Amino acid sequence: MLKIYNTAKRALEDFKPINKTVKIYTCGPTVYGYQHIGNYASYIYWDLLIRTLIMDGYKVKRVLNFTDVGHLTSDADSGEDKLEKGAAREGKDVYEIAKFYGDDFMRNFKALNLIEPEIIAHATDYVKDDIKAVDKMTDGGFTYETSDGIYFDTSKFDHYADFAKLDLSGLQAGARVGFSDEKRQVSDFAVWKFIKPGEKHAMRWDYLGRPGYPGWHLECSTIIEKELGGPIDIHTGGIDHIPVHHTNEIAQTYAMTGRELAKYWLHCNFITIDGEKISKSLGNIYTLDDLAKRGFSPMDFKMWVLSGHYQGTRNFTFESLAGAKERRLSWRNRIAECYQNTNSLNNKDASFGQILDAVNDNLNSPKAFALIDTLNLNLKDWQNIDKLFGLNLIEDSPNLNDVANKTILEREIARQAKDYEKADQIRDELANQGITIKDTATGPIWQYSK
RNA sequence: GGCGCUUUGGCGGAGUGGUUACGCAGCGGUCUGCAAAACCGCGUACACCGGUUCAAUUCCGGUAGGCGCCUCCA
Repeated sequence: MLKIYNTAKRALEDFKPINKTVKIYTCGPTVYGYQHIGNYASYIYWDLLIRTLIMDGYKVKRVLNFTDVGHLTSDADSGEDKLEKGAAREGKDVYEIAKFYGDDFMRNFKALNLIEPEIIAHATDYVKDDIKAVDKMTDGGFTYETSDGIYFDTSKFDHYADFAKLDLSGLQAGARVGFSDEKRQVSDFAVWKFIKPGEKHAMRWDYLGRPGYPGWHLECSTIIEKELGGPIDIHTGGIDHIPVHHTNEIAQTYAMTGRELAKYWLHCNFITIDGEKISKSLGNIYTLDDLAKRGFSPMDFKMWVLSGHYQGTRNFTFESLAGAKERRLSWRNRIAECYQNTNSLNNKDASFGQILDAVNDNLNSPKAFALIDTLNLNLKDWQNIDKLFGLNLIEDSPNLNDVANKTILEREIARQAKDYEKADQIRDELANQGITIKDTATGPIWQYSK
């Protein structure tokens, strides 16, 4: 039985699916630039959720969105758009930019061996649905028009503040000057933005007889209704989405359908790098390619991510990443041990159940990892561990018995004859092939050197 | 100002009202042609103050520190 922490209730709950197929939505990347390791950490956590559900016997249908509609930058009042900015920088049009970074994201997604969602939804494919959604919300009296767009009137939704436990009066007091202009409440947000004459915006759609584009929060509500049909079982995202994005999604879906959006909400915490948030201004952004340049594979990074809990603050350092890498190598060498020890293959009391139990306890992967370290595991266990964590342990640990054993025997004969020069030469040759020979009390064995 | 997270040994990181995981790194030993591995052992970790208790790292209260979001960053 899976237990998960539901942000909506602020409590640990038993997971009970609405229907046989578990419907899941994950807020995806904004495809105007490279995703950094913090972004990928979240997808690794959600991959563990998916894999756990599968191991528990559930069928899963999952949607991941790509935010490829241009949206305004947060730090500029110029109306310049991140996607447009990227396009200008690279001399490409906005659709090429979105395609390029979307492809890069999927390349890394595969390198991390993350299970691909059943549906990847590009926001630009749902603008017609966005427009229908705005109409519906307007019909219900949830919106009002200003000079720059259609806004959601958050005072029309009684439970607006509940999800994030917002103090709306506090928001009011802390609001920045010039922030509210024509908005009725500080918390009101755009569901549709108008493009003013002369304003540059390559992505534009006609609505109400003038050009515009959908508000950022709308795509998630729209895509969920169209592709999954709410209410869905699980909605995932980063903790930064709680106060604004997810709060607004819930409000929109209520305005459109009169019911809740999702039953369980899971949020992962952020990772910091050397104790500080990941940000461009601090210059501490790493991509997976950056890690590869320093000798760490995507799987090493995944190992590091899963050695911590998704709700905890994680601090990334190369020292701790090196520890994770070593731990993974030692696991692979235990698989090598299985290949060389036929007894372990026949071990009938598989221990995997304990590991799955740990993960079913709110995705406690660090606890599961400790069990993996200490339990006596057979090859079947390792296969299940790979299914659960997707660490490619078996794939990266080929059975080298055929290659190694013959050579090892050759070396043993030389050793017995005290021809150490030849024995060492054979050992060096194998070392070049990534195989390390170790002379144990019960005879020589082979291991992976990296 | 509001919301939230967090503080465990060199680095990570679980967990528990009493016997203190686990990994990486380090040190010592056994073994060994050498090397490595393996195995054994070691370091007296639970921010601080107070309370409850026979007993607190674990519960309660407070203090201090760190971090994140509230700005279209997971």
